[in-house]
Amino acid sequence: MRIATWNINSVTTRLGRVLAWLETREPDVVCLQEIKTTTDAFPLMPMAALGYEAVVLGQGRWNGVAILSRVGLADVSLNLPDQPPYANEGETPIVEARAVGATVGATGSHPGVRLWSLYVPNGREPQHPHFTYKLAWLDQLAVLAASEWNAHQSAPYALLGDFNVAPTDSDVWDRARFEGSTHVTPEERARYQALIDTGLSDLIARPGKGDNPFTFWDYRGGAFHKDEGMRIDLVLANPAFAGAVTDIWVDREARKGSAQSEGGAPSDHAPIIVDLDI
DNA sequence: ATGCCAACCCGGGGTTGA
Repeated sequence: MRIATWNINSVTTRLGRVLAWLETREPDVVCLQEIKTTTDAFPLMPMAALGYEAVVLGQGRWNGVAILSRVGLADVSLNLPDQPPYANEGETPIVEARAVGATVGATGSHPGVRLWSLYVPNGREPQHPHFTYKLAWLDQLAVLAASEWNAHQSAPYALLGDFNVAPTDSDVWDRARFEGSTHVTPEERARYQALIDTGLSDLIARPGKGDNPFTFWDYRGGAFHKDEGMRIDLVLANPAFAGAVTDIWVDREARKGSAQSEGGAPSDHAPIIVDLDI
């Protein structure tokens, strides 16, 4: 079974690239983040033409997550249990579209694989209310992780997506540049560690360019070509999942090109592709 | 400190991203 996770930064803008990528890489399951459209506007039809069904949780301009599967999709969960809401100043707090769960690949002889597609809040700046929200969101994710751990003792289970946390200093291209920034603070890394402490392993992809398994490169300043990236998209897996992995790699090809190139701009994130002996 | 780029809204400029 081939499972991928990819922050696509708008499914509408990226549709051509995503469809071509599905045909090339032939993943069985894809966790998508930042679809940036409503649930109703998600392009189900062209995905279905390639054999995929989908669970979609959209939210208009921002956020939005989905899981595509061509090996079945069951036991769908929308949002984290008790997911904290957020509001900018003067707005009504809402539970944002940042988490969907599902069981894929279940058959008569196999319980299937339990997956979550996650888009952790950015945090903006360490002093910003959005950062407090990010930490609360990660705390609630740890609650989910603990309950999922218990519910899937022997079956493969993993949390995948854009965690917006660089677990270690080697997960950013230049630690000095991140002084005072989000993604590298002790508070965020403590929440990452809490997820690991539920029993999950951080499945690090094979190194790419520059020996770095980065998954994100800013659009600006030629960051991708200089490999000035970050490892913030993660696959956190239980032993049954981790033990079945035969390969895991970052598909840097999907990050290539520009707004001027054929097919239009890439996402600023590259997919992680995981192959499993399941 | 800011721009660097790309996406969203909507129709020029603000907001978000990480």
